[in-house]
Amino acid sequence: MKILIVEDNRELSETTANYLRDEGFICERVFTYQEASEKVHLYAYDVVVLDLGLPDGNGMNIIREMKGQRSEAGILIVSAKNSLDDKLEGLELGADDYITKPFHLAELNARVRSLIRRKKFDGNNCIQVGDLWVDTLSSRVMIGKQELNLTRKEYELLLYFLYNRNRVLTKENIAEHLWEDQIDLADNFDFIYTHIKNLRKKMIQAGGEDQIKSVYGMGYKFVG
Amino acid sequence: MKILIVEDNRELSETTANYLRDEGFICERVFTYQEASEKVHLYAYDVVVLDLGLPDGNGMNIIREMKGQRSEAGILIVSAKNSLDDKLEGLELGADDYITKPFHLAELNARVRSLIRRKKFDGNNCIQVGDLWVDTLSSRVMIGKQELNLTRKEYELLLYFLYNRNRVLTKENIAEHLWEDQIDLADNFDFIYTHIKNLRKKMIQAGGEDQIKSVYGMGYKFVG
DNA sequence: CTTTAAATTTACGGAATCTAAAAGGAAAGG
DNA sequence: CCTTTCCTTTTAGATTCCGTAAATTTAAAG
Repeated sequence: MKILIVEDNRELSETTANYLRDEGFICERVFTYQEASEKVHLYAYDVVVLDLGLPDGNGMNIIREMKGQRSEAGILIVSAKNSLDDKLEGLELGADDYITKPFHLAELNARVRSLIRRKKFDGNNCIQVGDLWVDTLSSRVMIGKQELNLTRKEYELLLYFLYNRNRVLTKENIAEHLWEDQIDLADNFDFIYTHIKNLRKKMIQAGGEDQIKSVYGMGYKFVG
Repeated sequence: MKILIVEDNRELSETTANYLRDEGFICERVFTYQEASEKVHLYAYDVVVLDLGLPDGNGMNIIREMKGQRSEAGILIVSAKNSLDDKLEGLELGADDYITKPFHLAELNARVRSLIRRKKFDGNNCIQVGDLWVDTLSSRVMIGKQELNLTRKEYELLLYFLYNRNRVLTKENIAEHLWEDQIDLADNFDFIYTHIKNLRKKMIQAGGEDQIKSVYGMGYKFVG
């Protein structure tokens, strides 16, 4: 589960990130409205922990931008105790929950988890990117009306791509993720070529265009 | 991964460097405050292993200088067992970890590695200079709303410039950094011209102005 | 000592060449 | 049937090469 922490106080941000990491989340941090805006446009997160009091722009705009692009991420607002109005406005704009500063890390954690739980029950074990549709419960993959028959490795590969879309994944990244520790990092990763190839073939056959972009010398990137 | 070892005890310094080299790091050594100061100003390191007890100046100043120039390097303090205060002051100034003398090389290695790991995921992985934006986690470069498609070398070159912005980098610096040890320093570095050229072209094409200034007879400087 | 001209060094741009990464096909292993 | 290995071919990128332009130094002349 991936969390974006938007908080200009670096120390607080780091403490929070470390805590949540210990809890098993993958955290990324940004400190400004600019950066946050870039990140939420480019990548997919499960939860965005958003401090409304950013120095270089109104955090509210982040919420607007996320809703504008139909982001699936849950939004947890962090606000100072006195700024009730902001909090309400945020919730109206579509944030999912709020917490006031100062807060206990345990409480933040609890809220993040409850937010994720709620999202899940809301029916979303599905990942949708364009006309690609994956139901992680039944492990079914659709492109438009076409069902894709993927092998286990292909499926895991696709999922890894979807979860990290628009990011360059090196062959090492992929190997580590799909083969965990049973892999010798000194190996050549030729077999990855084959899996990529087969996944591409199946997706194109089912009518999609090739969303797996090769980045020469670096790896692969799923665009969408 | 490049490490600078700041340690006045030559024997210890050499032992340390050799050990870390065996572990796959590229190590440089300096023995005085003066030298260390120059090195950290001129080059980008991933980690600086810093002995606080230098003869010709307080190692603390190195930390200040590094922070002053927004160095991205991780700082690992080495201190004598009794000098608790120094250690604390160092951490306050922004060092990332410490180890007390005498230490086992294996432990130093472990700490260096954990430091690198932390830096990688922890921090914010964005570098923003003007309307140029780089996300090092996904290897993505944007100029305004335009994405830049850089090759591996171009990307590394840009990153090196960004970490050392407003500083003149010689072709030797660049060669050392981008090609590490696999380069013959007696070579001509003509190919660097080409990479600079291509990077410039792509950045200008994407709407930026040329931020890479040539400094005749010296090298290049990224201004911004 | 200053100005000007030639020589030298350094940098730039385009294009050819070389090399290593990636794709494609096929088949062995499990 | 799925995964991995092993080929060959293709291609993107890295490097080299060459002609030219700009900056700097040296040399010569006023």
